[in-house]
Amino acid sequence: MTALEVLAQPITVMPARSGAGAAVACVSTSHCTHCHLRQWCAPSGIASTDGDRADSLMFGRRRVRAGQRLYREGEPFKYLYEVRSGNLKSSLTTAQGLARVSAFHMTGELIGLDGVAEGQHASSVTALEDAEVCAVSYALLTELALSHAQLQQTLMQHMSREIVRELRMLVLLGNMTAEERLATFLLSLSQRLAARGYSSSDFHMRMTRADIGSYLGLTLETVSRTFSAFQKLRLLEVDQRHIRITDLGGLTRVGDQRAHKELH
Amino acid sequence: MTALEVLAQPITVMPARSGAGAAVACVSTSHCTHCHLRQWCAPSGIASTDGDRADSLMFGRRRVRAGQRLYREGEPFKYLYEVRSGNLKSSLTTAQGLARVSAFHMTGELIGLDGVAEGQHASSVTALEDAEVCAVSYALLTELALSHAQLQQTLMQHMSREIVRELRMLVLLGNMTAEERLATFLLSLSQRLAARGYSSSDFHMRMTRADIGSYLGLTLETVSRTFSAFQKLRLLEVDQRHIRITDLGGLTRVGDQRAHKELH
DNA sequence: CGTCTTTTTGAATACTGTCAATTTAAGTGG
DNA sequence: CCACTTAAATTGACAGTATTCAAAAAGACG
Repeated sequence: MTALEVLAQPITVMPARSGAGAAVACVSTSHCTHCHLRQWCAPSGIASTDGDRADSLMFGRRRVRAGQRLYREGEPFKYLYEVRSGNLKSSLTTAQGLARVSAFHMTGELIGLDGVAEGQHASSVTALEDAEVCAVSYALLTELALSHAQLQQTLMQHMSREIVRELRMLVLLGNMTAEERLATFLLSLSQRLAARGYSSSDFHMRMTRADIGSYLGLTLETVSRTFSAFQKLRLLEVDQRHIRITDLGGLTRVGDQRAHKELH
Repeated sequence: MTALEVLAQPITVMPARSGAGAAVACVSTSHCTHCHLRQWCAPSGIASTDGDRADSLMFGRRRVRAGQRLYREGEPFKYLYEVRSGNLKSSLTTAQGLARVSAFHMTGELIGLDGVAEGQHASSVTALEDAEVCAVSYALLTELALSHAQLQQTLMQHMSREIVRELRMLVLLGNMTAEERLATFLLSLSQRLAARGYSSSDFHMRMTRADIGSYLGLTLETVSRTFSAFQKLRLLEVDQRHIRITDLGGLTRVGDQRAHKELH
C-alpha cells in the first residue's frame, strides 16, 4: 500500500448528503483554516481538547492522478478518505475477474467504509480525473469516537447511509428498465451537483459510458442508445459527456415510469 | 410502532458470519444462561460491570407470527434485532409502490442497521414463519459502546459487513444470468445453513418463488423455470420448497459460468 | 371438502446484449 | 503544430434471455 503524505491537513467528517438535520461531527484542528467543511466542526468539540493528537497521524492529504488508484481490493484497510477535489469511482471485482463500478464519489463524500468489515478493502477506488483526498486513520478515529459520542454517532450514520444507498441501488438494478436507470442516475447526479453549488441542469460527467453502464448494470451501447433516445424525446441535450437537461419534469417521469405500469 | 415486551431477555451481538477472526463483542447478563450465543460474550467484558444497566431497557424479546411484520418502512428506529428463531425477510418499497426483497435473515443475524442513517427504518421486516427476535435499544447500545471499544468495533464491523454484502449483491444483479443468480443464491443458503449446523445439501426454503425472484431481480416464473432446468441438469432435486443438492460441483460451476465466457 | 395461494409450464413479445463497423475525440511524438 | 495512434462514443443488425400473459396443476388452510 502506498504511503500517505502526511501534511497535517485537517479533515472533516460530515454526512454525505445534507440529510434531515442529522447530527454532524467534525475533527477540527488549528490547521482547519483551509478546511472547506469547517462549518461542521463545532458540534463535536474535539478541536480544543484533542488538537494535538488529531494533528499527528490522523490526517494526511493525498493526490491521485486521473486513472490512478487510491487503493485496491484486498489491500489492508487503515484509512478512511474524504474527497477534497475531483471525482472518483469505486469498483469491485468478482471471483471471476469481472469488474463492476459500485459508486461514484464527489467532493465531501467519505470513502472506504467497506474496509472495516474484514480489515481490508472490499473495493478499489480509481480517480476519474486528478483528485485530492484527505486520509483519516480509522484506528485513531474510532479511538476518538470513544470519548466523543457525537463523532461515534456520525460514523455510524455514515455507514448506515451507505447501506441505504446500496439498498436503493438494489431496487434500481432489480426492477428498472434502461431508461428508468439512466434517468434516475442523471437526476441523482443533478441533485448532488446542485448540493455542491453547481448547475443542476447543465454539467459535465467525468465518467465514461462504460463506467455508467457498469454502474447501472447495462452495456455501454445501451447507455449510449438511451442517451440518444432521451435526446430525441427532447428531455436533454447530449454532447459527449456534457449534459443539458431541458425537460426536468419529463426526465423525472421517465424515472418513475413504472408507477403508471403498476396501476394496471 | 408496536411496543416491545421487555422480558429482560439477554441478547448477543455477534458477526453475522463466522468471519476471519473478527473481533466479537457481547452483552451478557445474569440471564445469559439461555443465550445460545453465550460463547461470544467473554471478550467485551461488559457482563460484570454493566449488568444492571444492560438488564433494564436494553433487552426485549418479541415474537413475530408468520406473515406479520417486525417493523415497517418509515417507522421510528429505536431497536436493533437479533434473530433467535425463524426466518424473516427485509423488503423495500420504492416511491412507485413497488416492493423488493433486499435480504433474508436467519438465526443469529442482526436486523435494523439501515435505520441508523435517518432515525427511521428504511425497510420493512416480515416473518416468513413464526419467529422470535431479541431487541436491543440502539441508544443504550451506542452509549455502552462509548465505554467498550470492543463493542463499538463490533457494531462498526456489522455495518461494514452489511455494506459488503450488498456490494456483492449489486454485482450479482448487474451481471449475472438467471441461472447464475439462482445457483449463487442456493449456494449461499446452503453455506448459511451449514454454519448453523443444518445439512448443506438437503434443506427446506422458507420463502416463496416470488420472494426469491424479488430478491434476485427475476420474475417468479423465471425462478420456477430455472429450478426446473437445474433439476433437468441433475444438479438438484426440487420438491416444492424442499431442495436436495445432488451435484454441488456442478451448481458451483453454474454460478461461476461467466468465468468461462470471459476467457474468449 | 372447497377456496385461496403457490407453483409449474407454454407461447409470444420485448428489451437488452452481442457483434461489427464508423465516427469522433483525445493523447503522443515527430 | 500536425500526423498518427489510441480511446471513447454512436449506430445498426441480429440473437438471446427474461418478461408478460395465460392456463392449469398442486398444495395449504380453514
